[in-house]
Amino acid sequence: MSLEDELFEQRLDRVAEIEALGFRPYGQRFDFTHTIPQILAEYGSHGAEQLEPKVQVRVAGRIQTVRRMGKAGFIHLSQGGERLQVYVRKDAVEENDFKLYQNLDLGDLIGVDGYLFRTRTGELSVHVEKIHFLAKTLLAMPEKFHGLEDVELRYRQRYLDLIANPDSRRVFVTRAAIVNSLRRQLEQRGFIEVETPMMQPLYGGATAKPFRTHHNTLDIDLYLRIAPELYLKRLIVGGLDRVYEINRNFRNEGISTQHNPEFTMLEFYQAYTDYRGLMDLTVEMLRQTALDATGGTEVSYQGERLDFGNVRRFSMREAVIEFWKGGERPAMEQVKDPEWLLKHSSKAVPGEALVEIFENHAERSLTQPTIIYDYPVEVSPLSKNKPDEPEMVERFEIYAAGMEIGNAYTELNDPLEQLRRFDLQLAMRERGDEEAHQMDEDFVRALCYGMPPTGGEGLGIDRMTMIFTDSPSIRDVILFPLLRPEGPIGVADKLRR
RNA sequence: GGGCCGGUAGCUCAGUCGGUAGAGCAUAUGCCUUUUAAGCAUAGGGUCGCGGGUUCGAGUCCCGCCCGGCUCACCA
Repeated sequence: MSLEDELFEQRLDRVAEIEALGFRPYGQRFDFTHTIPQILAEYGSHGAEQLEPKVQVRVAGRIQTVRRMGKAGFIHLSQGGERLQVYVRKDAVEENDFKLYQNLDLGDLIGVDGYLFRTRTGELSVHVEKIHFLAKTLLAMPEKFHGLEDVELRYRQRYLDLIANPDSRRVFVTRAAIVNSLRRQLEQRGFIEVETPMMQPLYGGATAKPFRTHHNTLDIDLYLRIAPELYLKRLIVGGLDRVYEINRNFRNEGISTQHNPEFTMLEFYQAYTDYRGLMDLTVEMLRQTALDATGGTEVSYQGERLDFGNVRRFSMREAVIEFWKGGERPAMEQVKDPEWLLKHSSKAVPGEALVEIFENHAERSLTQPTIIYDYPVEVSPLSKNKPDEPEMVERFEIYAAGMEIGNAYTELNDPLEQLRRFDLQLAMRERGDEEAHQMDEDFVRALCYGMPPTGGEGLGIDRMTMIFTDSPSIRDVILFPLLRPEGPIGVADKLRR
């Protein structure tokens, strides 16, 4: 018999023993007096004399380590990412409780009643008077010292990762703090949270390949949304002047350390402002989110210090000049000159050429949080033109750690111009560009009812979380990143035996 | 999709030139009433990712495939 089978059998036998002792192996409600983090916060600095008179506690946790010494032993219970030692001795508990203690395995969930004390080495511990059994583990826990290191196992069995690696838990707690911070900041400014379709008959709001699905009763093909944008702007038309949505987008494209097929975006739209207004808002929101997530505005990411208290701003053309790599730095007249742009790029259109040159020269240099503004119209089908320079649009992106973490613009609200942009996209589609926008006539109809001047923005929650948790891969900040299916697992057969 | 790296006990990892598959943790048994990566003794535990090939002999060399990581391309 393999070790794993042997262990499984042993533990199934132990379930029976636990029952024979009068305990339920998959127990009942447990009304604790404290969580482990609460005990550590409240009594962590109390000396032995301060624990008199006795402080009675009732706590639950998962068994992380056991050190048995004959008629006594120490157990570390873990809960909420922290651990508390409990001390069981034969003469302090009932006979059945001691027998139960002797049958405990690493990973079992138990509760204890007892009083707090300091051990000889000074560790705050619970002197156990009663043990409660809450749930049995049948499988072996990861190694106590190294934790679970195999990244594939960490992603596939995130529950084990969370049990074994406190740092992993911390990442997802911080992620929740980030989302919470953004929600609070938006709510304080009068935004309301909405939910728009994730299954859409037409996809739009971004340039990306979609996932397809099918509804049987209606017998229609649908797309998983690549962005909520066009629905959120319909709501602006409808007079919901400040809306936001935090949820998943789906893009049927590559997977990398910065891309997961489903990812979380915050999109928000504010009527009567423009991209300049959004820049100021964004700078403040990033500062506050950094503060809420990490406790400071300076964030350490992969050895670099990123200062979210000081977000730089460059126009795209300025950035090309500022971060020019190799050779002589160009002048502003050159960066504005269509012929110069085409000469320095593989693209056939000046606007696309500018973007390519920007990406080649500047993008990777944008380690510090930076706003890049004023984009060419060709790459921005939904943004409003600059009044004095119609080939450019009022748009900016936010970069940090060399990644794009946000995208914002003054929304195009002229239905005639929007129709023209859709027609341009259709022409690109006919030339074979799968990612070009589809025509969304209902959206154009909505604009025909009048949409107020509006600023809209999207922030990538996963990438922000990477930065604020110092995580090198997007998979480290997504609880269950997409992986290929793993094949036979074998637990069902073992349980049936 | 291309390139590079990896997959050996439940976990963390060694494995030399191709010659009987190892350690620590974990598990089992015994001893141990303030230990803390507890300790001591004994024992069990392997589809070396999968399938071919070369060879007297393959964890090791060759080919194909699967899974994962990094990276380039694409993308946010």
